[in-house]
Amino acid sequence: MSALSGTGYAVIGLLSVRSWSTYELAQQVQRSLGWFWPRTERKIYDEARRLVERGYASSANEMVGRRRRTMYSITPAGRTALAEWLGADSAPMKLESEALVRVFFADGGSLDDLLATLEGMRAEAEEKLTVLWGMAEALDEPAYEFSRRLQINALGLRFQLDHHRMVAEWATWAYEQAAGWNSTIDLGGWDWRNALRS
Amino acid sequence: MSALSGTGYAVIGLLSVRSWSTYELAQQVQRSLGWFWPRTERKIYDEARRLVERGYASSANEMVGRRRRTMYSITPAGRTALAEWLGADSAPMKLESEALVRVFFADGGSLDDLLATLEGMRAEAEEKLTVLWGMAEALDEPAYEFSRRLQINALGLRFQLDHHRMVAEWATWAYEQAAGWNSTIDLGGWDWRNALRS
DNA sequence: GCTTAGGCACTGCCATTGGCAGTATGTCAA
DNA sequence: TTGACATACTGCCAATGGCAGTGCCTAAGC
Repeated sequence: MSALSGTGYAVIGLLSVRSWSTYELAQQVQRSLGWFWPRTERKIYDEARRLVERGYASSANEMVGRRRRTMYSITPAGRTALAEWLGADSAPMKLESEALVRVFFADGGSLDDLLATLEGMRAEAEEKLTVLWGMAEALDEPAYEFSRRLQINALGLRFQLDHHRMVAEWATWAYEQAAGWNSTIDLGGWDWRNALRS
Repeated sequence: MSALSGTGYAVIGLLSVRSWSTYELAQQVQRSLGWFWPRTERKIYDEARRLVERGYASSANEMVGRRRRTMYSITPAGRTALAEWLGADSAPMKLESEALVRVFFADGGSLDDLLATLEGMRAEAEEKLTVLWGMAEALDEPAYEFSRRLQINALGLRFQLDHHRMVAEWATWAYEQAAGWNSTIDLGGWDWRNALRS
């Protein structure tokens, strides 16, 4: 009887769009939700079964040759639960970056290591941006599966574009700053006060 | 003999600055590292003990009245391990936002709910910015405990400022867009293509 | 017609994490 | 001297991450 987890509602949300097999759900959680709600595929299988237990989804076995697969669909109770959840307060946003930990403790290592970490961050952000641009273009295709939801998706897509653009710009800036230092301890006369300005 | 977790290295990093009691470590993980490496206080107690097991830290029992506390210090092996880790590749950055999940599935709920979610995101980002500005000012105080590390900290602080500023700006923009819609399904003639530009 | 690479459709397992609750002592101010 | 709040942890359990393993299906290439 305990409340559903955020992941539970995320799965209901996907089911509100259409019915999916668990495998498809797991894929979709990686591909679309993964950008702002990263969860391992593994757990989606458990979560979907839980939704059925609580009456928010129904499952049906299909056969593909001799192989069974489970298709999940949302129930009216599921739709109500989703709508209610959409009106609730959200948990604070979380950011997790091993690279930023390395930047934070950079004075325990070499300047080259710091520069490599910063360059890695820039490259990662650029890669993500390339993928996002591809997604933005795909929205234009009329055959796009979620055309009904395409417009609202633009909000989230824009968030991701802004986010990764910001990371890429910060990393480029930080690299330039650090490149002028003598070491991670002796930063020359670097003007950190100016770095925090606007 | 298995490798240390990222959290393990984060704790070694803190110990590289000075010695701490476990309670202080746990606090510090919340206050400073928490911005980009959020972990519950609880686990820090276990993690510190693990560092001792592996020889990266040493512990000493002190007495405050009749109450015992454990102080942890870094060992030379710990310093070496930290320096090595600083040269390794970082795991990809992760972002987790329940609010963005609600935006993504907003068409299952009311427009008011979407607007409330967006306003919540803006307010949260503004609050974080206020705290960060306070931290930036504290850097100016000459008595600042980490004055040796203050300069390098400016890089990370700048990241956080940029990040939360971006969130606040996006949320404000998204609110304005959504405020003009008729519902979460009927967006009027909203130009989503333009929303993805620049 | 046969092989094989890659996608589909899961399940098991276990270490790590999150999060809450609980215990007990220390300190400072009213 | 009585709270209130800070210090200093420990226990417990559900949720999560991540990897490995099983087996079937399909399409391409020889």
